Amino acid sequence: MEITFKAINDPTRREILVFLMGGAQNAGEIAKQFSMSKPSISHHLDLLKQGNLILAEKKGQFIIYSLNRSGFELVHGWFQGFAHYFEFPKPKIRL
Amino acid sequence: MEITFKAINDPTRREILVFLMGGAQNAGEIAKQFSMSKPSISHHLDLLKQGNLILAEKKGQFIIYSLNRSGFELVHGWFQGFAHYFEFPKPKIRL
DNA sequence: TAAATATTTAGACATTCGTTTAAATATTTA
DNA sequence: TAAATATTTAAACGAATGTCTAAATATTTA
Repeated sequence: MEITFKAINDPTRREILVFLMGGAQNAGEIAKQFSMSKPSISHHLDLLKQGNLILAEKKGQFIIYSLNRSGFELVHGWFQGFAHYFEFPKPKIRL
Repeated sequence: MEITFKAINDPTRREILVFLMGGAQNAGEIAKQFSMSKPSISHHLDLLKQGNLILAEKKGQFIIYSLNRSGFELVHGWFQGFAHYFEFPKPKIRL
């Protein structure tokens, strides 16, 4: 819980998550998106992984990162209480 | 955006938000819930206010804090993209 | 096997964060 | 008006965070 919220707290890490919505990518491709050193991005990826927000799969010399449902479910669950409190609009039909 | 996520990042501040789901409370009552000095809680309340997650209304010598829809809507909006990506379950009927 | 490529780990450093105590401000009550 | 109550502001300080460069590890290619 704590580590997941911490992972989401940083703007660079949130951008990485949004970027990964476009599909899984290796660390190098992710790093290219940012004007920041590769070790820094590597560190951010590590924190996102710790927060169960991404998955890492080694493919040869590359490491492919993808979004991990489990971390998002955790945050979603915490948030649901407030969504209900405020009665956020819900779709009329199940999609 | 940034300040709102930062506000949610701290565990004490998240507890304050959950506590306020039970209804608006003054600073003293909120502080009683925690084994922490009043100035610390005051600081946390300030950050939550900055993140538009709570509202402060002065009533005599008290200050009444309550949840603020706007900050939650912001986070909800950011989160929606991922909820859709993962197709989180939705209610079958509009409540 | 040696060189090149992909990524992480380690160490250092400045900045930000959460906490505390002490003092300040505002309001109510005696 | 003086004292009591509610809350914040200020200053200080250790701990955590994000970034960098340099070095290490793992894999592929020549």
